Amino acid sequence: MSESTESRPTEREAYDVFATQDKWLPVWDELAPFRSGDPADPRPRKYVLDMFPYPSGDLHMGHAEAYALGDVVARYWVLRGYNVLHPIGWDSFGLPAENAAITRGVDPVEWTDSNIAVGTASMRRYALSFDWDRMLQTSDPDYYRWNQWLFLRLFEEGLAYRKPSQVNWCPKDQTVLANEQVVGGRCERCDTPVTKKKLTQWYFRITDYADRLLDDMAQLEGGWPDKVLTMQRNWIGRSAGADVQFRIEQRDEPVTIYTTRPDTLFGATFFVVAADSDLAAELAGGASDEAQAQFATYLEQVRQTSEIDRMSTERPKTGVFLERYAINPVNGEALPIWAADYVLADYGHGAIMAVPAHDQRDLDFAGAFDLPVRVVVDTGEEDPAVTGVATTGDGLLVNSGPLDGMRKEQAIAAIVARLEADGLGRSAVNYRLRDWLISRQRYWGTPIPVVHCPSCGEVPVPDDELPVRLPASEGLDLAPKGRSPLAAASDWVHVECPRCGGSAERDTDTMDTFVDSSWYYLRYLSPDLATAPFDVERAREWMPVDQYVGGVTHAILHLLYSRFFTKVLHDLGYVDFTEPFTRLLNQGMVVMNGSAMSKSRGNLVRLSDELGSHGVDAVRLSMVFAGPPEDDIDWADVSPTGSARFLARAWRLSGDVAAPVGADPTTGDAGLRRVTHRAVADAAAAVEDFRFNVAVARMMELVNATRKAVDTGCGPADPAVREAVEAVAVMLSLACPFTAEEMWARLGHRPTVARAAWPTVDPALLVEDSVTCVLQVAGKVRARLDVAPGIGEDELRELALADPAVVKALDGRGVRTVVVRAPKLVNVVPA
RNA sequence: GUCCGGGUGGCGGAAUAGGCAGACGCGCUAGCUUGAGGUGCUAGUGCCCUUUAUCGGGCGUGGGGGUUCAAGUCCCCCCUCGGACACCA
Repeated sequence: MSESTESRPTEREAYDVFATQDKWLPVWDELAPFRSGDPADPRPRKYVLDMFPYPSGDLHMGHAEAYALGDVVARYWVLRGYNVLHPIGWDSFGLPAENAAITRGVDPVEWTDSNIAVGTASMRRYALSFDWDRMLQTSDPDYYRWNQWLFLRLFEEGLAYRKPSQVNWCPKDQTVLANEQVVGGRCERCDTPVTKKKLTQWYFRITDYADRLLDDMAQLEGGWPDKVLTMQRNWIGRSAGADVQFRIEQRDEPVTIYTTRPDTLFGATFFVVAADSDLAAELAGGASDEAQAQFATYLEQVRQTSEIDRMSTERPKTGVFLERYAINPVNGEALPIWAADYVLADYGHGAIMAVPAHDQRDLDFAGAFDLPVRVVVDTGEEDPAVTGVATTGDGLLVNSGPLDGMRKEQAIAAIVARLEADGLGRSAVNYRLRDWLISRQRYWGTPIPVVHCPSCGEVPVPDDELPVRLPASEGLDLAPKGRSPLAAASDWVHVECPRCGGSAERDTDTMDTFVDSSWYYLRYLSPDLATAPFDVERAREWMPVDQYVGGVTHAILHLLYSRFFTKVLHDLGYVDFTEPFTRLLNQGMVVMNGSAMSKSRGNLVRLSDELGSHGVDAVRLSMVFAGPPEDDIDWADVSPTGSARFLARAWRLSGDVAAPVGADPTTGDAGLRRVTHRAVADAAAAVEDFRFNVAVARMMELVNATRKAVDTGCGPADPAVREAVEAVAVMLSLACPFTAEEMWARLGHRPTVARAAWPTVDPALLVEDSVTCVLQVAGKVRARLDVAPGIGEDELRELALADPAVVKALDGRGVRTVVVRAPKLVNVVPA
């Protein structure tokens, strides 16, 4: 092969991608251009954050995309003269390590550490601009001790508490799941249908922050994708309505219901309680034996129903009559009380008034059990009892006593005022958001720093005894069996009560790993600090994060929890801001032939293979150029060889430059200079707007124009060529650091291009010396004219009307109007 | 069902503020280079009609209507694809 190369002396110099990679990596290690720790650094600060990965071993295509995009942003701000903090770490607690331990008997610590070593090496090879000095991992006791410390602060504030409740249970993983981790009725992690189980668990009181989590989104408007804000809003699900008290026959205490439509109170024809609520059981207790038996059967049936079946839309309404009656407070009517599973025990008060005419679910239920339907809002639509479609719009109140003739909003205000005056109700707000369940019955997580003492109850572990370290996994059976494996480490479990000194037991649950990731961005600021989770002063300097980059998969969970933690820390006085992430970019996924890559589907593309055949820069460039960053990339549609071809073309230019270093560009070819400065300005605007693919297109245009200038224009010795190629090198360094560095060196500069300055744009060169003016007749382009950019309207009108093509298109017709938009366009409208 | 996004060549995608639709790239075609292949270089490439090329003309951003001198862009209706939520009273 080398023989044939020698036999062809005309062969152009070949760009050796892999030699270039080997050449520059050690140089960068030496220079550490992205170290950001110097407090005396006078540059303005920017915090660019990539979501940290789970250490699953080698990086995959998804990582390659996400980190390539984040790197463009981070490197761009460095070139713009900012002191950029761009850290990375490892979200290293979680199930895969534990599963590896169970199936292969390896120590989770060793498994995790070796994966981190592989992953870190892989990131370095991928030339990411991280500040390696700040790397952290959440499974490190020096990290998780601060999870425990933060837990204790929440505990002190009453924001961490334990309660028994029906929880989501994954029968396969044998652990509880937060609501957020149940996706379509299945375990987010293993896809097993989720069941319910009654357990006493730790919660964080995130519902206390529901309003602020909602209202503070105003700060994020414009900085976060609307889609994510909408998803968070829906998740929190604030609804405004009223609580209304109903007296129950043969019961002393009234029952409160929640409704968003108190205006329809006169339309209530029955009453429903959640079948699995305590209230249902109690009410059933007062019914006949037959009804009690029916209720018991029904309740059993409801408990058997899986989450997935529950969620099926087409499911017919079911329920049983409890032979009891609730009294409508506004008209004294006795409403039959039913138990049904379409009413949820843990939303509102677990009981509702049913207004079938104006609520579809109530109407469906009424239809199934032949219950009456009474219209109380005349919307002009057909009778719901006939159509089977509930009317929910605005209209005039009827059959509603004092409310008759009012419109919806007016009626709501009137009835709420009246209920309040009578002490029977008040306006109320409800949320879909539930408290955050953080207990997990697993080994590989942060131990909850609480001791259970028979005489003192829940006793927090004192701060100076942190961290509560995980016991060694050796000798423990980690296989899931419904309670934490930690419970089997009896030496570890049995401790003295920190308060009374009596014998007590540690809490054996570990924390949800989302706790770890809710504040890691703060730990990066002072990763080695031994006295606090983070340095308050550093946080004042660097936070909030200017740019967060990560997958939309975390649109709800991680971002909501991080926002919650930030607000708690704010209230405790540790930070002076209320939102952690100012701007958010959600990149899409990398798929193959239209579907997510997976081994079983057989469409897995290995990153290491792609890097091996095309080189790091070509893969990174392909990721950045493929399309808008938030869209999915189908790897089948991208051409890494095309990227490699472009890089070789750019690289070749750096060998053609004949003007010396420092040659005065202002003496160079004005045409090429205009192209250069236009490209630099456009690329900058595109990067700042996340239109990275467009920025790359501008770089390609500049390369093409420079090639042309060298070959058939001003020639290689023109200083404008040097200016252009230097601009290419600097801009290219955002996505293709190896090629850019090599070009920079061939241009006669010292490393590293990563710390060069983004080229300064001369505004004078952004003004074209002539503009193509489009001449239209009746809106159709008939001619083009080169005109001076400053041409006057009148002059341009004259020119246009005199143009032969315009005259021809007018075809003798007169002119009605002429629209002149100098210097770009003239539209002649014929009579 | 509800709420969000989308629909532009063979493909990925461009298109400040309503002003040349299809930048840039992939692919493809032809030519040069090559022993051959790839690479590289040059030219072409929305569709249709017309013409020996030329010159020219028409149509075109999911469909239909509207506003405007001018619409991918604004308004109304419809179709369609994707995502999120999914009995939250």
